[in-house]
Amino acid sequence: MDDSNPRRPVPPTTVRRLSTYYRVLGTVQSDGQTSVSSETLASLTGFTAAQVRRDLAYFGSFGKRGVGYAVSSLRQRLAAILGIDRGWRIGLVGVGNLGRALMAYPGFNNQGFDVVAAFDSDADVIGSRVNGQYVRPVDALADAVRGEHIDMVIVTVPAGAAQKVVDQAVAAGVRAILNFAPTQLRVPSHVQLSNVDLAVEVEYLSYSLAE
Amino acid sequence: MDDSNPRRPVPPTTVRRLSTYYRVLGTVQSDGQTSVSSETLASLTGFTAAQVRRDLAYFGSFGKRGVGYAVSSLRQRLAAILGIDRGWRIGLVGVGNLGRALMAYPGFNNQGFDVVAAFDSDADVIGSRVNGQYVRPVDALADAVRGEHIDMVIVTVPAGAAQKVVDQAVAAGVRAILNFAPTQLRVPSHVQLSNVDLAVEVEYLSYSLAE
DNA sequence: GCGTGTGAAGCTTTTCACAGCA
DNA sequence: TGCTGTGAAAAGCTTCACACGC
Repeated sequence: MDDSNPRRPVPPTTVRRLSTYYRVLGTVQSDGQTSVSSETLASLTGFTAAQVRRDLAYFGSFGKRGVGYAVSSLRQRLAAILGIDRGWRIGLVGVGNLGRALMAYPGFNNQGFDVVAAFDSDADVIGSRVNGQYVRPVDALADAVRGEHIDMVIVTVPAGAAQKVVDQAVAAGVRAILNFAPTQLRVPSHVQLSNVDLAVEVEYLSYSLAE
Repeated sequence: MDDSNPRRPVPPTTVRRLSTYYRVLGTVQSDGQTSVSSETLASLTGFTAAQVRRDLAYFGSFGKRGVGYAVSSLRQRLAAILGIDRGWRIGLVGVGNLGRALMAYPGFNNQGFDVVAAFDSDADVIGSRVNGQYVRPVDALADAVRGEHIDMVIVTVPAGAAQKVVDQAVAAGVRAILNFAPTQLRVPSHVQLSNVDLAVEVEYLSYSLAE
C-alpha cells in the first residue's frame, strides 16, 4: 500500500520523529543523494533503522526493497503527512528574545509555517518591525485570529500572562496553541495544545550528571 | 523508605516530569500551601495522580497517607534529586535571540543553574554585556571550560557551527551538552547529550490539525 | 544480494485498584 | 476517612529477525 492515511493509530513518538526525518532529508537532498536507506537515516538522526522503517510503514510502503527510499518523494510525502505543505497561518504572541528567535528560526517561517502576525504588550515594541512583521498590541489578537484566519498561536509571553492570551485566542476560534510559557494552560478539548518547557532538558542533564 | 537513591531504574519520562513538579511546587509554596495531594499536583501539571505517586515513589516515601506531600520538603528533595542544588557551571555558546532568551529564562540562571560564561563568533557581540556576562569569542571556550570548571555547555549556534563548538568543549573536558541546533551531534559516550528541537512540536501540532 | 515491511517477542510506561497507614 | 504506595494488568513502544520483492 502507499497511501498516506494510516490504517493503525500512529504513536506520538513516531510523529515527532517524522519531523526529524523531514529535516535530514533536506540535507541528504542537498548532497545530491536520490536514494537513502533506513540505516543511513538512522545514523543521521540518532534513531534506529528499525524505528525508521516502522515509522514510515505506518503511512505506506515508500521504500524499494534492496534499494532504500527515494529522497525527494519521501520528503514530499512527509511534508504532506505532517501538514507542513498547507501553509498554516500562525500568530506569535510575545516578541521577546524567544519570540524573535522563533520568528527567525530556519524551518519555521521558512518551511511550511507562516508567522503572519506578531503581538506584544510592550509599547516600546509595538509598531516596530520584526522579521517582516509589524508588531501589534495584544488586544488586536482576537480580531486578527478571526479576520486573518490564524490557525495556530505560539505563546512566548511570561507565565503569568499566558492564560489570558490563550483565552482570547481560543474565544476567537484558533485551532492550536504552542505554549513556551512554563505554566499549565487550560484549553477546551477541540483546541490542540502542545507545550515546550525549556527547563526540562537542562534538568534532565543535571539529573544525569548528579547520578 | 525515604532515601533519594532509587532502588529501581527510573524511567526518563519520570525524570522529565520531576522538573515540572519542581516548578509547580514553587507556585504552590508561594500560595502558602504546606501540603499538597497527588491529585492537586496532577491538575497543576496535566499529568495523572497515579503518575505523580509512582514518579515520587521511585525515590522514597515522601508523602503522608490521608494527607499528601509536605510542599517545602518535597521541593527540596526534588532539587537534590535533579541535582539543581549543585550550582552547575554552565557555558552558553551563541548569543543570538535564543541564547539571550535562555540566559534570561526564569528558572535557568535563577534556580540552580549558573550561566557563568557566554561566547559568540560575532565581533559586534563580543565584549558586550548580556545578562551580567561579558560575551567572549568562541575561541576562548576551551580555556574557559578547563580553567573555570564549566560542567555543561548550551549550544545555540546555527546548525553548521554546532559540531565544531561541541568538539572543542568535549576536548576541554565538558561533561554535558544541551543542543538547540537542529543537527545531530557526535559526542563520546562519557559526555551526556540532550537535544531540543524547536520545530518538532510545531510540526506535531501541524500533524494533529491536518489529520 | 540487499534492504524494506512486518509478525512476534520483549521491554517500558501507564493505568487500575486496593491494602495499609496517618 | 482520605490519600499514599504498589502489586498486577494493560497499553504503548521498540527491537528482533526474517520473508519478500526489487
